[in-house]
Amino acid sequence: MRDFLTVTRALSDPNRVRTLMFLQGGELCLCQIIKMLGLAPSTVSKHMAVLYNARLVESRKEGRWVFYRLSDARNPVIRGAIAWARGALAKDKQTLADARAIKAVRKTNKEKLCAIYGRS
Amino acid sequence: MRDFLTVTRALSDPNRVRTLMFLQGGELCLCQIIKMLGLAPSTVSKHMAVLYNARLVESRKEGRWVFYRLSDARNPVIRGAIAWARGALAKDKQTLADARAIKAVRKTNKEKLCAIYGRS
DNA sequence: CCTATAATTCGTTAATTGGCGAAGTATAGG
DNA sequence: CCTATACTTCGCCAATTAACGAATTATAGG
Repeated sequence: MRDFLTVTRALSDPNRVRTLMFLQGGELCLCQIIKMLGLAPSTVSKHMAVLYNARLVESRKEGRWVFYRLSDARNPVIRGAIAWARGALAKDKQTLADARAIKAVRKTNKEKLCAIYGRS
Repeated sequence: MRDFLTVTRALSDPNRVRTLMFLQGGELCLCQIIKMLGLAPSTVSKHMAVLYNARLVESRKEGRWVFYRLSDARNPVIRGAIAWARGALAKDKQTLADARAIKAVRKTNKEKLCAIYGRS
């Protein structure tokens, strides 16, 4: 029950759900997620900690960057949650818009994107 | 996204999740749910309104009683949510304990159970 | 060692939420 | 109509949470 609620609560915020959805395209470093959500770095960092704690995402550190990716845990609760969310939001307007926007973010040189938490 | 979040938020409270689980055994009137959860009637009523609003449960009125049952909506988002929760909590301790307790509640005469929101 | 950059942690604030009891609504049965 | 019962709505309070900026940690590169 505890673990289940940790997951449902993690899925109860639009910014976290958006992030899960656009992470389907592959891993992203925090500053790219910051760019996508348009929130303060500290806020996004906390959101990612919530998703990480629920085991919905995994992370790896590379130099100064921390990359987040969708969890590939074998745990069926987690897999089920991601599959359910994915199905429920496949045609969601925000999800589709983010899927478009993420392409530009991925193309942008990370140094330029991230410098001073680069806002365009 | 809005509908999705309404569902995840409904699933973010242990008492609501417990209720969804023991409603798998069939419909219950509010006073039976009150008995199971051990909360104030007004609190339980509000919880049921949240589940209803998320379309996770449906209700029917019969005389003074309101019966709630799991939604059988064709909506795949709702069906998916219930199926996922069910799978995730099939072996949950609380869920199993409730499955046992609900039998006694179902057997008890409703008039006696509900009178003055009967606490045993 | 020093600076710049990426991310996290901490402290504060405003908004939301779960809980309760009191009051209100609806229905069954004198 | 009047009372009792089942449920809902309302107003309040305590706890949680999302947001921010400031301060801190960690790493890359002079």
